[in-house]
Amino acid sequence: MPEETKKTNFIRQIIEADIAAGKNGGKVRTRFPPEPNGYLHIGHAKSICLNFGIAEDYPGATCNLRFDDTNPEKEEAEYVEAIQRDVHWLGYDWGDRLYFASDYFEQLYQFAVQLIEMGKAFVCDLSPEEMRAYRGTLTEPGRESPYRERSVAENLDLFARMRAGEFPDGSRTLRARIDMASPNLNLRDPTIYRIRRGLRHHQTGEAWCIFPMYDFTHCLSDMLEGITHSLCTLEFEDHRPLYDWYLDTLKTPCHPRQIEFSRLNLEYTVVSKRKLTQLVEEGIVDGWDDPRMPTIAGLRRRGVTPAAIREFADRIGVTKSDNLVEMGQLENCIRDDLNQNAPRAMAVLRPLKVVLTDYPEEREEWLEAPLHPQRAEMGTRRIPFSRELWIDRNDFMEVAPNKKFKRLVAGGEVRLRNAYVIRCDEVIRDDAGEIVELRCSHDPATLGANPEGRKVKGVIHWVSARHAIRAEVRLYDRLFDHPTPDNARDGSSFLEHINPHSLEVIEGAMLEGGLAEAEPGQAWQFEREGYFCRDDGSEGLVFNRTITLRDTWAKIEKQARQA
RNA sequence: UGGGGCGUCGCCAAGCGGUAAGGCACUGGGUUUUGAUCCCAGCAUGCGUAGGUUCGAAUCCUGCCGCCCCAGCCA
Repeated sequence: MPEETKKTNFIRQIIEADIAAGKNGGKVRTRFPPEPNGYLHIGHAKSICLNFGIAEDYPGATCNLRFDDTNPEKEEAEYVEAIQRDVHWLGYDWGDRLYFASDYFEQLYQFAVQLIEMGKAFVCDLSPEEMRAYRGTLTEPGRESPYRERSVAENLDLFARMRAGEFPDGSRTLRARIDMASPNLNLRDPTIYRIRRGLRHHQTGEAWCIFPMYDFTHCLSDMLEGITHSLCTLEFEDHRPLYDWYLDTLKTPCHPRQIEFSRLNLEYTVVSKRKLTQLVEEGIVDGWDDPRMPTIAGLRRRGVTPAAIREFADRIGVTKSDNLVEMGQLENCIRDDLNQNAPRAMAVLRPLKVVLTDYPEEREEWLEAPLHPQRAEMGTRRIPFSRELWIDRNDFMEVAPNKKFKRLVAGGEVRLRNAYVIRCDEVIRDDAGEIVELRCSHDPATLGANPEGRKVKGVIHWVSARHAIRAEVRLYDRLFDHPTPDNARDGSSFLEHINPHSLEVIEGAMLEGGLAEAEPGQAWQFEREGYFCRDDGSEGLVFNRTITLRDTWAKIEKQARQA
């Protein structure tokens, strides 16, 4: 990475200061700790790039992948698989450091026993409702549980019997004995273990019927893995005193530092797991990998590249401020990457026939065109030219709407990209008055040369009708029509802000022949249209539009309409 | 009204007491067989606000205002 573009943020500064001070023996160890209860999304990508990015950039630093799987009610093995696939796809590798919090269940149990022995934890028989009542409120202190003074021996016995499955769900918990009057609610004797019997955990099966809570599990898992910097989002700031309390009380050999940063908010999207699940379950989208989803799997299927996502993460930075990032920011990263790397091809989305009356019926020419206008090393492709062609309906208007219009008009000339200049001599209509064909003539002197004595401003794309291949093309737009669908000022539900035009399917697009062999996931630029990639998983030839090209003309038109 | 955070250009974000980086967006201009790309130029006398400290403040101090998070046996 060139020095002038070196990533920096307040977390990296802390890490650099720690390295300079010789803390943690100079080691840097981070972790990415998803709960396997859904698919990873763009917000996770920010955290992945932060944690794994740090591991990449500091000598000897590592980043673990750890599944925070302490709640079997919500978790599934399917998600464990998907998450690993997505992190790998983003280009990161955890080597042999794949962990599960559930790997530590026995050790965590022993830590809990230790807490009991120290008089720092007790078995509580309060029901969930009672516990809530005892907790107090934001402004009033809580009351101590009547079970708080149980003897160590009784607590030990009861806790062992909780583990043995003697008590029903919800009947008892193990709680830390801290301070019911703390202004920080997290310290009002928080729950350490709850009972959940008869569940099958995706990793531990039926070995356990008590499960440790996040706060207890996370700090100790970090400690056991020798994590130095435990990065999480802002809502856990209030949990840090508890994170520290467990480690301090248990006098652990090391004490990771928790640092919080703000989560990503992206315009025109939702990222909460509950809402994404709802979109999938209610059939509003096709699945977790629907190209309109903000999931990693959706972005991948859409044709977004790992490089674009990583660049996006770099550009948005890492801070503690609440933020709402414009969609344009992501889109720009996608365009930048694809513009540089996607080979070009021509594809006509809304075909209109052009017949070159002065071009012999049987003749065909194979023209050479660069695969990339700025990168000659990518080579060239050969494209057939013949009497009958397809052009896009949007590239023809019988009469120019204004002086800026530079596409084809009746009686006018236009350049066919990579080929000749043609003139429209006649417009053919069907009985309904619909334009069905253009009769044109071509100027043979304009292949690879400018026309003599006149300027032809417009360039349009085309394909040879005889050689074209037919494909389905799916045009995607944002899923929501409101910048903050989950938080609209009028109290409406995010479901009321679904964009009804988020998907347009074009059945009969006409493509350059070479696209028949397109590999799923390989990005192409369809010149003057946008970036596309073949859909993974569809029968036949189906292309997804990743993103349009920047469209200055559309902007001019819009401004003209508003004026 | 308790506790924890955050407020620098439309959006993101540098800045860490020496006189407001950068990206995106936007506006003008140039190149171009993609209205793409690329190139050039412009875009915060101002850092939520009011005071204070200082030769000097976005940076330090105090008050005020605004926004976010917390009362799961979720993470």
